Amino acid sequence: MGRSPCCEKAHTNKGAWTKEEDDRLISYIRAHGEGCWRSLPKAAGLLRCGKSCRLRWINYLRPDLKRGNFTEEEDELIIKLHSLLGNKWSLIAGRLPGRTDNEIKNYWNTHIRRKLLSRGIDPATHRPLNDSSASHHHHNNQEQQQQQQQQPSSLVAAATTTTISFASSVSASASAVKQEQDTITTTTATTTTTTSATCNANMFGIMEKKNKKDYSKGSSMERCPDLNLELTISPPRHLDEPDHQKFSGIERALCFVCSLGLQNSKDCRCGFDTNANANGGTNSNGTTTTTTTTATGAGYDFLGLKTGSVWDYRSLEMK
DNA sequence: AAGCTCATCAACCGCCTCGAC
DNA sequence: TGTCGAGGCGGTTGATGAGCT
Repeated sequence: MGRSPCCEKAHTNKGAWTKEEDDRLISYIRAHGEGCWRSLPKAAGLLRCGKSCRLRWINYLRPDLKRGNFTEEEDELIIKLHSLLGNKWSLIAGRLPGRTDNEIKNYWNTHIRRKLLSRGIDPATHRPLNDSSASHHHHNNQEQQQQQQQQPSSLVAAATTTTISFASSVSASASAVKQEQDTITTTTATTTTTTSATCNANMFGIMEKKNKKDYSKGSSMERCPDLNLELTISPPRHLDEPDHQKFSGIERALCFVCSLGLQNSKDCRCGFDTNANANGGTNSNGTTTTTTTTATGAGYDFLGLKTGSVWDYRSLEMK
């Protein structure tokens, strides 16, 4: 019992799209919008499979696509996102405005893989190629997590913490912030060479439901074994951890609106005060901390990338 | 100039998930 | 609760062009 074909294959064109087909598809979508891909070909007078139309539109014809070479910043962002998400190309694409999953996937396979290899980094694990521990890292995962948890609180206190909050799914056209807001909390230990990221349940705000399932299976654990992706539900850290009270005002989670740099918006849910939260501060140890918000101005995003501008909210839109 | 190899990327295929019924 | 259809995703393929011999 095979699956019924998605379209009538006998009367559909395959292969490269012609200019005329492109024009037909563009004009149809301009007139009627996206949606119902199965019936679109017939309605648009195209001898194509609905999936093919969708792919052509998403990967090539969409007006908001950014054409041209990837920038160095995009490269680094892709690498970081890949280390976090693995081959979740659509999720990675969701963080890169104007780029498609297919484009990023191709770019990864043709450029970035080689780039990482030339740096001596395994593109699959993001670990040094000669890192013998990488192969059995998976087995030592629990042990490592325990070690991380046993870190002295002084080390934790010296860590630079980034807390960013954003909606899991935001319509590019909608100005209203969704009820559901998710929080990503990444903690980068500044006193060690390793980076540990503590991601609470809201980590999955950048993932769709099905990917939560994938990650619960541990696929990401194998790729990024130093990431603790276990699901936990807890109050905001600055509320229940003494160490973090020292950073109150710096570490507080930003609502999605504030993360876009719109602190004074009526949609703000966190009451972020720009004046009280300058970009950075000094903790009790005298260590300078950097507030890695996405407010306007230079800063660092939750991936540790330098940002000079407001997040493009389109990048947060899930496809 | 011809032939070959390699890189690139658009497009396809099959599977999965989700919502409707 | 199970089935079905549609949309979406990731892996793979194949056409094309560039570079080299």
